[in-house]
Order: sequence, then C-alpha cells, then structure tokens
Amino acid sequence: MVTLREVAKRAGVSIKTVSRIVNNDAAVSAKTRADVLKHISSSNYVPNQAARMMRGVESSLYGLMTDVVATTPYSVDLVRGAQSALNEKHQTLLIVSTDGDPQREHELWQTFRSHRVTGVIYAAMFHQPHEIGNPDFQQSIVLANCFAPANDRPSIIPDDEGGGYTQAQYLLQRGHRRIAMVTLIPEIEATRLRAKGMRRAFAEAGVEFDEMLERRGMAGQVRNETIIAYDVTRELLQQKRRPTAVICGNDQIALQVFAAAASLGLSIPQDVSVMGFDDLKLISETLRPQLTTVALPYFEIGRQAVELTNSAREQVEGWAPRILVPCPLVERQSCRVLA
Amino acid sequence: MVTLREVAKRAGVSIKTVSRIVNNDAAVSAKTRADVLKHISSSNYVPNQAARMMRGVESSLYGLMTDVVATTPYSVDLVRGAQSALNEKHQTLLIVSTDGDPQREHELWQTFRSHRVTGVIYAAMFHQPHEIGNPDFQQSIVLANCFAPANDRPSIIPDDEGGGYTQAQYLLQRGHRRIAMVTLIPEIEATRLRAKGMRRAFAEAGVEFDEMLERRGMAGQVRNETIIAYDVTRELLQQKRRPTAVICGNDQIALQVFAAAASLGLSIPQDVSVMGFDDLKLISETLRPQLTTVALPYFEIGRQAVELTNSAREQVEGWAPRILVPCPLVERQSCRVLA
DNA sequence: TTGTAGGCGTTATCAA
DNA sequence: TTGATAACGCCTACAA
Repeated sequence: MVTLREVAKRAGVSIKTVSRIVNNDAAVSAKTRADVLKHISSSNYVPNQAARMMRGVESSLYGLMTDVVATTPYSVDLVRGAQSALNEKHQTLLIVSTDGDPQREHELWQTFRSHRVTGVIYAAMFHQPHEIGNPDFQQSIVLANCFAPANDRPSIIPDDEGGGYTQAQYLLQRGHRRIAMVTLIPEIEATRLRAKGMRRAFAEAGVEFDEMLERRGMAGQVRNETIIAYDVTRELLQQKRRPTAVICGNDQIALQVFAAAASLGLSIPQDVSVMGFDDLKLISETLRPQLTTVALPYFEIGRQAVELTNSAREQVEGWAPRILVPCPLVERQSCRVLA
Repeated sequence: MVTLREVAKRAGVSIKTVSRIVNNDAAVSAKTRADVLKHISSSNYVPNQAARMMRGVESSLYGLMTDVVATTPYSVDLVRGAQSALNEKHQTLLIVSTDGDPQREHELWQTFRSHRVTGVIYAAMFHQPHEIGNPDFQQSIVLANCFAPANDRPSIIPDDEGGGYTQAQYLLQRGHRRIAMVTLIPEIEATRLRAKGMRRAFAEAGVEFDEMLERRGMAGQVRNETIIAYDVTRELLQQKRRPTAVICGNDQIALQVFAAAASLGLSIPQDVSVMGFDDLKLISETLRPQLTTVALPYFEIGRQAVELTNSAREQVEGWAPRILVPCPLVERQSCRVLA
C-alpha cells in the first residue's frame, strides 16, 4: 500500500505537505496542491486509518451490537438509518451480534474497545429493559428499542403507547365500536404500552373498552413464541355479535387475521376491518387489500441513535434521556368507514 | 485506555513480556504469565487494534458491501452467516451500502482500503452480473448472489436452476399435471435459470410444459417492480380447466396467490396447491396453511463467502470459481397429493 | 508556504 | 526466559 512518504517522494515535497492536502489543512499553495493531488490519485493513495487513529485522532469506527437470534427484518432498517447518519461523519459501522449469549456479549464489548469505536448502539429486537454486559466500556452507548433498567443510559424507543392510540383512534373515528384485539405476548413492554394508548383513545371517544374482545395472538415465552392468531381470530369472528374491526399486535398477526377471515368467507374490509402494526412492507404492501398499519420507525431509530451518541457524550453523569420516536399511521385499504 | 506499557509497569516486567502473554507467544514462565494475566484483567486491558495493524499485522476487519435500496430481509441472514464464519477468525464485520450509486460505491472501496480490510463480500440483492466499481482494490473480493461479467472474480450464488427443478419435481411427483407458474420479472438470471430447472423436471416426468399457464407476477423494471400476482392468479384460477397447483417466483407472490384463491372461494391445498420460493419465515410460517417453499440459503451464502475469501487469495490469476449453494425444499402444508 | 522532529501502542529483532 | 530498541504511517508542534 502506498504511504504518505511515498507520495511525498514522487511529488518531490515533504510528507507534511501531502498530509496537509489530504486533510484539507489550508496553508498550501494552489499549485503545490494541484500537483500533489495528481500524484495522490495516480498512486491511488488512501490514508491508513490505523495510523491516523494511533496519532490520537478519533477512530472512524462506530459499533452496532444486536441481540437477535431469529431473523428479524427490522434490523435492516435500523442499520440503514445508522449508516445514513454515519455517512455524514465519515464513519463506518462495525456490526456484531451477541445471539443472546452474555459471555459473547462481554467479548464483543472488548472487541469494540479494542477497535476504539467512538460510540455504540445496542439494539434489542424487543422493546425491553437490558443491562449492558460490560460496565467498563467507556464510550457512549445508546440503547435502541430497549432501555436500561436503572435509566442510566440514553435510549431511543418507538412510541408504543402513541402507536396503540393511533390504531384505536383511527378505527373509532371511522365509526367502529365493536373492536377486537389480537395482541403480542403480555410480558413485553410494547403490549402494556399499546393497551394503555388504546384505552386512552376509547376513553376520549367515550366508548367502553370491551376486554372480552381481547385475545393473545402469540403463545409461549419471550423469544420463543408461536403465533396462534389464526385460531383465536376464527373464534372471535364467529361470535354472535361479530366485531367490525380487529387491531393486531403486528403485521404477521394481521396476515393470520386475513387468513382466518377468508376461511370463514368474510371479506376485508367489507365484513371486517384489519389494522396492523410494524409496517413490514413484505406483508403490508403484499396483502390484498393492502394493509392499513402503524409503522415501527426503525430507520429513524437507527438514525437518531447515532445522533444521540454525540450528545450522550456530553451528558451529565446519571442523566439519561429516553427518546420516543412516533409510530405513524400508514393508511391503505384494510379498514372501512362504518355507515 | 490502558496500554501495554502501563500493564508492564504495574506488573514489573517489560512490555514485550506482556505482549508475549497477550499473544500466547510461548516462551514465558508459568509464574510470570499468571502474575501478568492478573494485572491484565484487573486493569481491563485490551490491545489497540490500530497499533497492531500498523506493525504490519493483518487487519481484523472484514468488509461487506451491499447494493440494497429497498428493505430486503435477506441481508439479515447473509450478515449472520458472514459473522458466524468471521467469529472463528476473530474478525469483525464492517458494513456499508452503496444504495446503487456508483460514485458512492467507489468511495466505499476506498474506505475499505483505508481500513485495510482483509477481504470483502460484495452482495447484490439480485442474482445478476455486477462489475466492481474499483479495480484498484487489491484484497480478495467474493461476490455473493451475483457474479462478475468477465467471470474473473469468485462468486457464490444460489442454485436457482436446482431450485426451479425442486419446485416442479415436488409437484409432479405428487401427481400434479396442470401446473401454473407466476414468475419474477424475466430480466433477472434467477427467472431464466429456474425456468430451465422446471423444464428439466417436466421432461424427466414426461409431462408437457404448458406455456399458457405461465404469467408474470411482477410488473416493471429491475429494482422498480410492483407485484401483480393477485390479479394474474385470479385470471389463472378462473380458467375452465383450473390448474391444480401454482409455482411462485417468491413467497410474496405466494401470499398473493393465497389471497387470490381466497377471493374465489378456493381452499389451499384442497382446491389448489401453492409452492413458494425464498422461505421468508415471516410469510412462509405465518400463512395458514403454512407454505411449502424452496429456501434461499442466505446464511450459507454469507458463511461460504467468507470462507471462500481465503482460497480466493491464493487463486491463480484469472481463475474464478462460481459456487452454487443448493436451495432446499421446506415442506409444509400448502401442497397436496393428487389422487 | 513548507519542512523537521517526535511520538502514538504494538510487534520483530536481537541481545542478555 | 526476559528485555531494550527500532520500526510501522500518520499528525502535532514547532521551526525555517
């Protein structure tokens, strides 16, 4: 690999002059600059980041740690959001996964330390508390989609309560009163928060919230769930007074609600309206009719997490903001207005 | 950050001794080692990768470049496959995306050079030829899910022909004869290869391939497609002699085939069998009945791409293997045996 | 506007 | 078995 020294030799100037040009350090005559630039590009020189860093310059590496075990398409958007923010700072993203193993997580914090990353996003694929497995890590850490139990780390999370509110409010506004709910497992924060948001929407609309219309769409424990929305929805839709709408905990549940409705000969949205959550385009744009849903803004979460890193660095000890990113409604064709 | 020098001072030995212990460089007495190790862990020392690299040690960074614009969940598995292979080599993955911009791609090759990555996977989200945008990049590059037009770079791609064969053969074996096809856009390699595989399966079974039962499930150009499978499938399923099975270009198409069948009051698999492609668990495991499909082995592709990097390095100039990864059948409940 | 000297944290060489 | 010293490529401080 070509070094600064080599370029300097070829251009007949000193190392420092080349360095100045590479770093736009002003104080170089236009002529010298033009001349040296020619040699830089003809020799295809790029600075050695490692050497730069050694000299005390901040690392151009940024870390993303995920806990994913299963295949979750969310992470793609989160990564892209982070990349988009990092581009502007000329930083590159280092990605690692713990696979949920605490030992591995510890090693990975060492890996990040060893690369002197300037900041880290720890992204959990479940909106839940998480304790960082290496308290010695000094750089700033931002939690994405989860938060620290002691609230001592900044975190950036989807506004699940607002999302739940939006789901319910949209349907109430369109005249629905008998609204069924097929939820995620109750152990996760999202479920609790969304329920709270929905109740608020019901209260504001002066409609009573009917708990008899609520069902779990997932069985099993956190990280080991199986989807049972199809069966519970068939049951819901066969009640004497059939619900006019179903609010789903995610788009996969919505997919099964579509299947359940079809199995009973019911049409969407004529017979039942369906509201999703997540906006997994793979599902929401593919279903017919297309799915009206509430989006999980993972791109924004990734983007803001990186931006939060800088402020996190200048934080007062112990003060940790928890930033909520709104979950916007994405209106498509699966909900109808009731006469 | 604690340095080698500091640990050495605390332990009362020379830096080289500490270095030897950190690197398992033998030739250290058990007693010294134990003593120094205590100081290493108590001071939470980790080696500075940048400094290591400067000393000429190979970088512990590996690059992954993707061209994705849209949200494609495939990449998650590819990343995890790559990570899994990299773990064993104590390397960490640097991820960048070109967003399809050649200028950006060029910059990113420079970024990789500048970090002295030991190898790179260039992963296209479409199985297509791709010309690397920086011929000056010296380290070994492996193409994943695409190949070099001049065949001068090793590549690792799904066996689409085999996948198409599997789709058709499975249905033929189960007695299906009137088999419809709802395909991806014809411009991509995958479509051509799978069609070839299917024809082979038909030929082997002595069944005539009926082109009248073939439809495009996607409209538009590469990277700018819209899915129209729902409409074309409704048309297919309303023919006088209705097909008994539908082979799909991907699982999203299969999802629309389910919707189309439902809209006509047809049951799967009693009235129509459906065969997917990709095995996006989000869809394949969520549909009811669950989808029988052929998996795109992205985890394996990621894993093997990393492994290929080493052999790529020792390659004879001009010789570039193209490795096919099999696409295995994932049998679920959407295909039935015909009497 | 340009150049020289020194050191960042490692590892390799060679000596003790 | 251990240690002193010199590099690696770059940037900061200072000098010309």
